[in-house]
This record gives sequence, structure tokens and C-alpha cells, in this order.
Amino acid sequence: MSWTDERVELLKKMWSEGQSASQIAKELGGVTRNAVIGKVHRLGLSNRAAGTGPAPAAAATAAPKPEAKPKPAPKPEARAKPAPKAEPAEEPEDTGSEEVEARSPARKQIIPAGQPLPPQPSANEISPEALAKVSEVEKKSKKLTLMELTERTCKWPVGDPATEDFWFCGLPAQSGKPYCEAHVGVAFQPMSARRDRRR
DNA sequence: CCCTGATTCGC
DNA sequence: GCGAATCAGG
Repeated sequence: MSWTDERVELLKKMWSEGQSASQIAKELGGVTRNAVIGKVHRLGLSNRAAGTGPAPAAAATAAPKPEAKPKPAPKPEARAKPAPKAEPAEEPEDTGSEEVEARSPARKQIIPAGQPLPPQPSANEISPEALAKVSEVEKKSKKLTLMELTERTCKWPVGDPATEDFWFCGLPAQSGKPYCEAHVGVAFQPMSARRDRRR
């Protein structure tokens, strides 16, 4: 494979979107993540500042070239948000007490998924912290399709499979588990963390 | 172990 | 220019 104009374009797009080199490589096909990284550097866009996403405030470690940065590329990515979030709290250590649920009167939970894939917590009570983490993680999800899942990507389904607003979390699964840390938290509940029958 | 990007250097 | 190998982290 060669770096055609289109492939380079896709590379630029995905890179500025914050996609990892390996993901870009998979998307492009026929190249490794090394190739992608190499190309990225050759293109001189090691800095991922493109206006979209959180400004990394990256310290330009090496930029002896006061090159003008031609990046008036506005990316009007319309994102349908089925789940209205309260507010973008960065790293809520633990506000202490808050009602994580009871914010969407009409809406059901954000994790419908009627398939046997996700072990639904049924009527079990999940730690509010875990739920908060899940909804928070959704924003960072890679939004992978079914075929993009690997053995080490979180297979937690998000959204409604019947609509377009459906994807898999795709974040790195922490262990031999099928989910990322956040989703493991709600998937595998320590049953009744109240049974301390210490012998 | 899994992953990430960064750099080098033979091609 | 290209990218595998390697390096240096998380």
C-alpha cells in the first residue's frame, strides 16, 4: 500500500480526532501502526491540535520551525446524544452524595442492550460510582463496530442496537475480561458485598 | 501483559 | 519517502 492522497487525508482526519496510530492503521489497512506514526511525523503533524477535542496543551518539545499551521479545518461532527449529561465533570473524585440516576424521566437507562451479551445488573443495585463512571466513559468510547472488536477491546454495547446510535465501547479491556474497567464495574458486581461471613 | 507515541536507520 | 525495529513510557 502506498500513501495516496485519500489515505493521507484519512490519516490526518483520524489523527486529529485523537485516534491512536494502531486504530488508524487498522482502518487504513495494509499498514502497521509504525507506518502510521512514521507518516505522521513525516507530515509534521505530531501535534494533535486540530481544534476538535480537548486541547492537550502540548508543549512543543521540538519545533524549531515557526511554520504557520494551516488548520482552519472546522469539523462539524454532528453527534447525536441520546443521553443528556448533567455537566462535564472532569475527574469527579467523589462528590460524596449525588443522585446519579433519576435524571432522565422519560428515558430508560442508557444501557438497554437486550442481547445476552451484557450481563445486565437486573434489579441489582450497582454502586452509583460505577454507574457514574460508565456514563462518563461513554464519552471516551471508541465507538467500535461489531467487527472492530478484538479480544482486548471492551465489548460493552452502548445505545440502541435498533438505531444508528449503537456502538461498542471499545476501550481497552483491562484483563481477560470482556469489558473495560468501568464496564467491568457494572458487569461484575460483587454479589451482595454484605456477606462477610468471615470464618 | 497490554497498550501508547518517538526515534532510528537500512532500504 | 517508507516503515520495521527499537526505544521509552503508561
